[in-house]
Amino acid sequence: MFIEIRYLRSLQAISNSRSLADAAQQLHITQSALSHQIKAFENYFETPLFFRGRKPLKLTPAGERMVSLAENILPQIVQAEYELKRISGGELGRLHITIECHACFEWLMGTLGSYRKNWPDIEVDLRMGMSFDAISALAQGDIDLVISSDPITTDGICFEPLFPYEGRLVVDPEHNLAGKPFVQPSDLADQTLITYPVPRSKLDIFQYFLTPEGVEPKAVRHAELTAMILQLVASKRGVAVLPDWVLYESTISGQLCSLPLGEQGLHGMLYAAVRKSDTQLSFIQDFINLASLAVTTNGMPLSTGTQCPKIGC
Amino acid sequence: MFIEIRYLRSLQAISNSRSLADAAQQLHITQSALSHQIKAFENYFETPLFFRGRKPLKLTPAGERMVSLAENILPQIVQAEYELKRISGGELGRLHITIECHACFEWLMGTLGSYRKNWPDIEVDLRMGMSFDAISALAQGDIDLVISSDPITTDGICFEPLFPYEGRLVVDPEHNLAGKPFVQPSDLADQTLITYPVPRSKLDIFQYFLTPEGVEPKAVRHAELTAMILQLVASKRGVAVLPDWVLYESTISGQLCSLPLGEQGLHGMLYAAVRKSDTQLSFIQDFINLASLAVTTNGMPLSTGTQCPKIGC
DNA sequence: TATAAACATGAATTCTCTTCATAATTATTA
DNA sequence: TAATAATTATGAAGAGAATTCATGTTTATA
Repeated sequence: MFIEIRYLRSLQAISNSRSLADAAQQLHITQSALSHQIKAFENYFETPLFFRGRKPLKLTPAGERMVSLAENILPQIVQAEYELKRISGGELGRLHITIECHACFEWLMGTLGSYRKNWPDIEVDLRMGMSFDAISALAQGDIDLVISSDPITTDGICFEPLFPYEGRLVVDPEHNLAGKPFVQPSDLADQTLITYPVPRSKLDIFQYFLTPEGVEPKAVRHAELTAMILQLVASKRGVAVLPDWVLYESTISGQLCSLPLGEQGLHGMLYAAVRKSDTQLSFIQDFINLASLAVTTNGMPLSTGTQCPKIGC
Repeated sequence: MFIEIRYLRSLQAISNSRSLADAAQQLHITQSALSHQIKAFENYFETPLFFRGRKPLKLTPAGERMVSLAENILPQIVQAEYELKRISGGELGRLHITIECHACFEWLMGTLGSYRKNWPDIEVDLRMGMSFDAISALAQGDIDLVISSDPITTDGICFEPLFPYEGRLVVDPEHNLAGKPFVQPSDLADQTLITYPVPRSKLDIFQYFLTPEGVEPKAVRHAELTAMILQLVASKRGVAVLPDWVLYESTISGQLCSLPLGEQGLHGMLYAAVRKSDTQLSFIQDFINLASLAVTTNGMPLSTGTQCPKIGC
């Protein structure tokens, strides 16, 4: 491969000049340099590029072929350089998000809607229920942001807090637990528990509430969608544990009741995990900012992540 | 403009390698060279091209953008280089022909038919009746070959003889000149002469026969097509002067008669004019060879150009 | 934790491109 | 047509950039 960008630029300049000397001036090189350059090219391909000694400089077919190549290629390169500059400036980029927590889908759609308006040139994508480990996929560069309630200190990964949440038991208003101030692990031993179809290790209710006490529900059923879980609970097919932001609408309308898990309640924090190298990108920061304000009560943010510590940053 | 072909090749190699070292090997440079190269690129665009320290090497979006650029551009360059080599090898080229002599159209179409089979990758084009000077257009590179009976010694232009021809007077079989052994200038003073619509200086009949004797035909009419001229003569609307190769068919079938102009006849030679720089190209030589054999009588070439001198070569 | 693999870095070298000065060629003008 | 101007070509020297070499640093794997 002999052709270089330089030759393309030279041929293009020559094609709209009356002489080599003119073209050289356009290119900000000496006439000699251009002459050497063209000669090297002609020697390599063993064909002249222009007719010598003609008043208006005229390209040979070989020269014209090079010009057409230049006219194809140079604009593509200009465009690519422009995009690279925009990538480095954080105007253009990719935000592939994975959510480990199913219930996050509820607020994330709203957040993404307004985010897309702010960042029309960021390629946003969302993938749920990944089979592989989301955090290592993040580290590998397969995805760019993970919404997780389970910060695992990982090299090169930073967990930015979004907002705290409380996992609450959801029951139908006529359920015998409905009136209680809080629920104890043993209360669930004779209940059907409805969960998202994920490993128990990913479910706070098992990891922090039931398993430590050795309690096993009467039955465990799965549902993929939050709306479906709520409907199943409302129709008395079982109880569920969901984060408070999901329950706000259902409970104030009296369709469902929720109560804390244990006297203290089961509290957690939602994080956005990103690569450390991406934390300074404004389109990442803005997403985190928008996400931290996503869940509101009466128009006020439930809480902002700024009150809580970052992890691994 | 910072991007160079080299970077495109490097990025492409990196994208199908498991490590920089592998890619460097593919590229036949050292790992160090590639590392320097990538670093320079990343410094310029202020954005990384791949994630460091990950087991399977992974490109950043910026890196992927470069790979897609490379995949667009490199094949185009390979193709262009291939075509340039073919141009210099004389396999690929352009043969734009201009005919100064209208009657040449008759045999040229046949010649071009077989020529195209021999040279499928030569871009053949034919232009008749140019307003400008064909020979200087040839010198300028606007066209590549001129069929002419009028060799003008011109710098850089070579006239290769094709075949001799005789300009003969064509009359209908019942014309009063039909039986004569030859025609004299004065015989035409009371005739209507039908010619191609070109300046008299381009017509042998005026330049070499009538004008030197101060004879003017009774009338001059024009017709663009040879077939039309023959038809006009056959229907007794006038007489014409045409080269012998046009008349062969019509005269043997007895539809028309032809007779020499003057006792010696009016003889000329047809030439193919080409740029000296093109004379060695085999697709040019082959065209000239085919053209010189174009006009035959009883399957034998009327005469070949090899018996006659080249001019200006 | 040790060892291997992968990547980064600085200095020296090699190579290529450009410039400078000037020659040779071609076009224009008196 | 000679003379002048314009254009292109060329050789040598200089500048600049890419590569290599040798080695350091970091990251992964046994």
